[in-house]
Amino acid sequence: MAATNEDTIATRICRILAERIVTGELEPGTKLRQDHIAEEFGTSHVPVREAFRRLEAQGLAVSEPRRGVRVATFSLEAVREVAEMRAALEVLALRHAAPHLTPSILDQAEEATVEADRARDVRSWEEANRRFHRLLLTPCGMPRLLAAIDDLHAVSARFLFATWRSDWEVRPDHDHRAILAFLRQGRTENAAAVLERHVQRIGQKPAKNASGGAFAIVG
Amino acid sequence: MAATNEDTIATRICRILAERIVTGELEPGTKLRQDHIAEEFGTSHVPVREAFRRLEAQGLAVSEPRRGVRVATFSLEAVREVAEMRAALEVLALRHAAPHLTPSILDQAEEATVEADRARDVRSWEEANRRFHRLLLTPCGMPRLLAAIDDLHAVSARFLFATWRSDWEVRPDHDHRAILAFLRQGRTENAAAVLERHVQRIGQKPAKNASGGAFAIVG
DNA sequence: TCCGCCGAAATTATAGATAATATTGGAATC
DNA sequence: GATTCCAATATTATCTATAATTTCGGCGGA
Repeated sequence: MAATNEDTIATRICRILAERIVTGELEPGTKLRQDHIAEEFGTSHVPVREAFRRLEAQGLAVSEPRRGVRVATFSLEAVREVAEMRAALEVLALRHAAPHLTPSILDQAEEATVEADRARDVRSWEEANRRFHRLLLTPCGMPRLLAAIDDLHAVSARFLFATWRSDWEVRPDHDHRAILAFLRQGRTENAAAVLERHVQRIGQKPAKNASGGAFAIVG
Repeated sequence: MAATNEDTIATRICRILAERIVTGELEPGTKLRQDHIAEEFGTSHVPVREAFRRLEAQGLAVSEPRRGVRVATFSLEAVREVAEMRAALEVLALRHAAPHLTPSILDQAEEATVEADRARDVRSWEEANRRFHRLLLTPCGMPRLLAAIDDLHAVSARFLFATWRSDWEVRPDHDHRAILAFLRQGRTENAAAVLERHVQRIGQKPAKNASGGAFAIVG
């Protein structure tokens, strides 16, 4: 059994809606109508409302009382804000995780990097990239910090998918490799510095891919 | 009319419960029973459940599916974690806010410091302290960052109230004054450095007040 | 005396129904 | 022809009721 037994209905609805918002299937500003969603999932609207509250907390939806819930919009400024928050928090997490990083973990992170470089589409690149970050940060043992970073990752991924809808080009990720190299040498501060720059690249204008007003998102 | 017209019932319940949890009126681990709370507020349990979801997101309550919601417990480790997150995020906010700080704002922050030094009880000290931080950080213009800091502040305040239940001694806050002095000179990085140390004092053992296993919380 | 089992009570989670509010379209007026 | 007002509609926020799950007490057996 894998898909059927999700803890609570609200949890499942929240997860699925979050995925739709992040991947761009639900566009910014779209109205989320509780009765329609309830009907789609074959439930009443009560769990739907609970799911809304969670999406709101994650910054994926905004709710105006008596006027409904909408998919959150995002500006270039919001992208930068999230990038800076991620940079600050991931550096903090890495500093605490570094002492607990084993060669095995670093090897797995390297595998994730290789997989990201081989990715043929945004979706699989994002998954590998996220795995890389998670592998390095989880050993910090700070659950609240990790949860906050996860939420920011979701928002970042949203920007990522919005920018690179279909055209995705493979680029080897030098930052990831540099971070791993420093960590293998025990040079945590150097690794943290690279990570900080790396994450802040989110929201920067692309170097060459200047078609339209699109902006590049990595990290 | 001030108290009657709160946007939505769920919002009001959430705010009041949050206050009770933060001040310690509701102790860690206490079961939050939706029907009882609904009865107290004269509503059904549906808005209560929505309030629970928000409290959960703020880290003030934890919910186990089908087993109810409890006031979140906190360990010394959790205190340190929140302190470090606050340090990282407040430094980030201060760096962005610094260019927009006016003499008027700095004067108001100084007033808040004076007021904190004069505070006769924890409650009013906390309020003045929070105002100090908010005044300096709000001009950064990063709403998501400020919201995250606010949530962390609430959790910090919880630890604060839990530690200093009744015995509160006045101590002039040198850190706040140093931060203001640096900001007046335009030395943002020095101010940020002091702020970082300052916030991280949360969760450190007290210097002299070593009665029982209590730990000091400031910030 | 201690352990496990069973049943009643309490509590959560969901469904269906109702009241209040916002939105939309059209008609009347300027 | 444009604008404002009003009624019909759609949607949200809430309440009441029902089903399912957990907890807690006592009871019997080892």
